[in-house]
Order: sequence, then C-alpha cells, then structure tokens
Amino acid sequence: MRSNVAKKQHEPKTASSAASRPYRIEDQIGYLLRRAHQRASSIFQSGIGDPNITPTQYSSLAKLDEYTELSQNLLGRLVGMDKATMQGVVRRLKERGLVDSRPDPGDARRTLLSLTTEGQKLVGKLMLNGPAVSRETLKPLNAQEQKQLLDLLSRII
Amino acid sequence: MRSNVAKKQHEPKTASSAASRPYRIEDQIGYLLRRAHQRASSIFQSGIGDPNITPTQYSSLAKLDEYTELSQNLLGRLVGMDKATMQGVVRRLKERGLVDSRPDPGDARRTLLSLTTEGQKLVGKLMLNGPAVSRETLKPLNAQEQKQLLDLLSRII
DNA sequence: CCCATATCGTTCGTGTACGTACGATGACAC
DNA sequence: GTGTCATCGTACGTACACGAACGATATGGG
Repeated sequence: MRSNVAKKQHEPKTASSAASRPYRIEDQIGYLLRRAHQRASSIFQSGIGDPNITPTQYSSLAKLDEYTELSQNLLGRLVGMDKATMQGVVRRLKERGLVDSRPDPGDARRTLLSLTTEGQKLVGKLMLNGPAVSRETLKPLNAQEQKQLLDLLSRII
Repeated sequence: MRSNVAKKQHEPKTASSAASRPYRIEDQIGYLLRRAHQRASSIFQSGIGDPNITPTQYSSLAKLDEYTELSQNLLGRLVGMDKATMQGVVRRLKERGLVDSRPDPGDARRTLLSLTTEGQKLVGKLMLNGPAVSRETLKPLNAQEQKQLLDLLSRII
C-alpha cells in the first residue's frame, strides 16, 4: 500500500491526477460524434435509395417538400447549414433539375427555391427509405436507449 | 369515432399511419449527429488553443504522442480515418513541421510517423485544453446524462 | 522460384463545411 | 432624400471524407 504511493514519482503519460479519468481521445464527445456521424452517413448513402443524394441534399429536399417555397438563406437556417455551404448544395440540386428558383417579387435580394416535379417525385421515393436508414443506424440500441440518444443529442445542439 | 375513420381518406403529408410518429428530418439520428458534430467542431476550434488545428489533426497528434511511432495506415485506423483522408491530414502536419516521417526499415511499403519536438510541445499544450472543450460541449447535460451520451454514442460506432 | 493475392501509400474526383470578403439590395434614422 | 447598417447571395480558399484506380512491395501456395 505504501509502496504504491512511493511509486507515483514517475507517472505514465496517461495518468489522471485528482479524481478525473485519464484523458483519452476515444472517450471525448467530439471524437465520438465524428465517428458516429461517419457511420450514419455511410448507412445513409447505402440505404436511402439513390447513392448520388447526400444527407444534406436530402434534408434540403425534405424541407422544401414541407414548405413548398423558401429563400435560400431561410432554408439554410432550417437545415442547419452555413449560407456558403447552402449555396453549393442548392447549385448541385438545381444542376440536377431537382430544385427550381425564382426571384422573390417582394425582395430583390432573395431567391425563392422550390422542388421541381422531378424533385418531388424523388424526395417522395427517398422518404420511404428514411425510416429504415434511421432504424439501421440505431440498431445497436434498444427502444428506450434510442429515444434517450435522440433526446440527449437534440439537447446539445 | 366512426367519422375519424371516414376522414382518413385524405391524409396530410405529416400523417403517421400505425403507431410510429411522423417522419421529421429534425428527429432523425443522422440529422442530429450532423448538427451535434457541427457544434462540437465549432467549440473545439475556438477552445483548443490553436485555431489552425482541426479535430482530426488533434486526434492524430494525440495518438502519435501516445504511441511514439506509427505507420500512416495504422494511425488512420486508430483515429477512424480513411487512408485517403489520412494522407491529407499527415501532409499538412508535415508541412507545418509537427510530424516527421521515415521509411520503415523492415517494410518498404510503410512510412513511420512520429511527432517532431515542436509537435510534442504543441500537443502537450493543446491537451491541457481538451477537457475544457469536452466540458463545454457537454454543458447542457448533467453528469449522468453526459456519461449516458458517451456510452450510447460509443455503442453505435 | 514464380505467380496470385493482399497491403500500403498516393492520386484524382466529388461533396460537404466553414471563414472571409465582396457587391447589391433593403430598412431605418436623420 | 441621403447616409448608415444589416441582410442576401456569391466567390475563393482550406479541410475533411470517401470511392476508385494505381504502382510498389510483401507474402503464401504451388
């Protein structure tokens, strides 16, 4: 017992002074979020039904389906994307003919975005797969844990 | 009660058949992970002590600090990065003089990576701020919830 | 020994994601 | 009205993340 204290003279790198656990990258929230997000994206890509649609594109299409018409800036706020990022996402969706735009008659700064007929058809199809993608991502957890995780995540956003 | 059934002929978009809740993007695990990861990255960037070090670079440096010398491929596996991604991360770290490399004497395919003196000094400084970054990210939750979240996340990776 | 197979690192292309800076427009105070 | 300030969309640069393809090197079976 006493020798235990004596040995402390040369602490290993991973030692934890005080009561806090050792600081390990693998236990940090940022690291875990990055890894979990990677896995979720991978499952999304293989399960949503169109390998060319990314998660951010999907959420943008879904929001446009919900609201019919939105300014680019507002859409960005609704799906949590920087306006510069939004610009690239919208450009690609327009290039593919999934989204259309027209100037806002009441505010010359704004561009109003909406789904094309093709965009509506696609998002309708993809949203059928949405629940299965979420289910697969959460599969390692039981029902209560799944709910807990969603709740905890939404509270740290 | 009976009229309720009759009305079902024209369900709104957000209707949920059966017992499942309506499918909303904001409640999906992938969406929440993306947003949470965004916030964590933002807190990291402003709190780690060097705005030019990214989360992936930080975890790479920390792992090299732990293992002294690693092949690029193995480092990538340890920090959960694609080898193509790893290549870019390592290139930038070498350009900044934080990481050094030498050919593996026993296997000509491998490159052994290690921290330079400057890299060691920097990672030592940054790791002092690591706990505060994690604490800030988890601040909206109490101690038990924080533990739960880390546990749930590690189980879906 | 030699060939098939696997691994390692690189390169290229695409798509997020963000910071910064810029011009154009709108809103408001004066 | 005119000037100031905020907002909207754009442009550019950097960094992650992944798939695909490639050359070089190891390795195991025959």
